[in-house]
Amino acid sequence: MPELPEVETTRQGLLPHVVGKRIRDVIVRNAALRWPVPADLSRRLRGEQVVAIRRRGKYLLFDCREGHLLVHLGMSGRLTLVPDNLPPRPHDHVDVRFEGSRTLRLTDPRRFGAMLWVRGPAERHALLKGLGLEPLEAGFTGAAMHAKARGRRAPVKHFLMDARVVTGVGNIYASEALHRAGIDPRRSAGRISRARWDRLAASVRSTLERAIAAGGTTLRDFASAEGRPGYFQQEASVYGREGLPCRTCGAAIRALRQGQRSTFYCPSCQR
DNA sequence: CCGGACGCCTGTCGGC
DNA sequence: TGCCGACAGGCGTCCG
Repeated sequence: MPELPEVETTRQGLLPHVVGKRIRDVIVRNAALRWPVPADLSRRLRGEQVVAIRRRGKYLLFDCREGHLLVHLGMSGRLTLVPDNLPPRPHDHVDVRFEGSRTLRLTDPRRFGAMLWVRGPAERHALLKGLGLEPLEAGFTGAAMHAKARGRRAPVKHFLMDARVVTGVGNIYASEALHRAGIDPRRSAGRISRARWDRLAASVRSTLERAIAAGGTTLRDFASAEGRPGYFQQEASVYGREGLPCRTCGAAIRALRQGQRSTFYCPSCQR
């Protein structure tokens, strides 16, 4: 589920309530996530103060004095702030209890998410080391993408979703950005001109920014830290709109499968 | 190195 | 009504 805009929405919702706060306790109800939640997580976190919350791609980093709490939301993960006394429901796997009466609760039905403790520089952690460009930072340009795509025969949609190239773009926003840029998702990444990469990089950026402004996309279970859904799905141009008219040209939106994932596009606007 | 498929896990939905 | 397969926002790993 959560792509960059949902993770960023979560981060922004947590900032005012978590930064500067001290952790009282951690309760792990189910450690069986994508990787096991470390058995000593509670011991590591107790008494730590969260000094900042950063995002790298779809990862969240809670910076503490002695290390970093690394969180990934997988397909169905959610981080919400709840009152201390709210009873856990099924799939509520971890509670991080802060001073005061707030608890940060990780909910994740499919358990593809992760919660890990990182010592030392977070960017050297195995999961973060190989990540590519941050699409909302200055280095993400058409020129950079054009250079990375040289010689690559993979479909551009797949290329956009490759975290080693650019991080944070998932299945929804790849389809949306390609529609905005007027590019066929099946086209080989290496056969896209520099001018079109300029357009596509700008589209990726503006699509993600608009989604963040809308509070992300809620298809089924995403909610912000405060428990509010996102509204970007109402603005979607192609995702989930098979058979409906393209908002630009009126042609029927089509769906296809690319490597086990569904892709939506307009056969008339996207070439 | 590259590209594609698989598997992890649970819930939901559509068709028969 | 019940069962079964397909599919869902991700991504590390394996294979050719």
